[in-house]
Amino acid sequence: MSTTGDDGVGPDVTTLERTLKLVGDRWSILIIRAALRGIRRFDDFADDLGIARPILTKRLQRLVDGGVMAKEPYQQHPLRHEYRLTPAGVALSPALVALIRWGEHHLADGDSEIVLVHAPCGTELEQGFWCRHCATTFGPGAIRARTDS
Amino acid sequence: MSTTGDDGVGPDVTTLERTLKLVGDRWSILIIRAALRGIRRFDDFADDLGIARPILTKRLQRLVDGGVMAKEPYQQHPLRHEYRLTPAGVALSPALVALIRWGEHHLADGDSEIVLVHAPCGTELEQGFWCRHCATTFGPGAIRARTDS
DNA sequence: TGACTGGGTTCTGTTTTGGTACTCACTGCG
DNA sequence: CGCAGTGAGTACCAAAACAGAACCCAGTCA
Repeated sequence: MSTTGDDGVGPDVTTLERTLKLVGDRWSILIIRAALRGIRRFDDFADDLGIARPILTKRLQRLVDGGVMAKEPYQQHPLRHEYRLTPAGVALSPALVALIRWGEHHLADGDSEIVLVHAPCGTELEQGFWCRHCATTFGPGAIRARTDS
Repeated sequence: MSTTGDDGVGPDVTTLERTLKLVGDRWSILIIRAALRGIRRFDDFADDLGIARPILTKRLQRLVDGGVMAKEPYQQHPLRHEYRLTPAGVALSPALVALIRWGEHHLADGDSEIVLVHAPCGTELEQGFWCRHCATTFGPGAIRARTDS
């Protein structure tokens, strides 16, 4: 058996595992959610999330390295940076939304259930999978994986 | 406490945080994916994932406590259990699929890109959010959160 | 000049991981 | 009957990740 302990070019490490390595922890996803809400600055993240600074530093670096966020200067004189989501980062929102929705449906404390709705009409959104060709939504049972080598 | 083994330490932890506490780690999601592929038995999980037994034990227990999986005996004489996803566990698949898709699109190593398709027609699936009322898909920008207290 | 602010880094514990090795209950075999 | 084999864990231990307090540094403002 492989006993792979390496984190580099994993031989049979799945992409999913790399994805989880990048965003599969408590803070990263919270950071991404905060970023989707418009938060950009280091201290604002720290303040909003209640995360310890050193961990925030590491998480932001990991996300920058992973291409999820970008660090850009927003002023020169006292050089200051801001962190914003890249398009790849924004593309994580379906996963984020799916997790939020799942939690609200299955882990709700009954206290304050949050429902995500389509802003223009206020209807609760659905997230079944969509096939453009068949113009239909479908469940996980109708998914197949195709490998494009 | 007969219900979920929550450790009651959360001051006002968001539901998302609880969700991440439950499934937001490398192994839990891999276990759920394996379960979606039909794996049921302790040793099959261990073998399929290459996870150490004690960790598998802990993860499975956490998932059982969280209502994602259920542990049921499948034979009595040498008492043996199997772990299977509850409906709540199956409901995690959109999140799982979103993560897999994101990874394949943005973290692909070019080596073997996996594309998830609609089984009946083979078209790559989409996962934008769907509004039944407006009969349209839309992006994260059109999502609003409504609090039902 | 000295205080202040944004954006970190260093240096400590503590918690969580992951692993090896062991146990326990049961079965089938000779 | 005793013994190897299997499924499902525990006990314990090292290593990594996490969390926090304190500190640093560059630049600006008064």
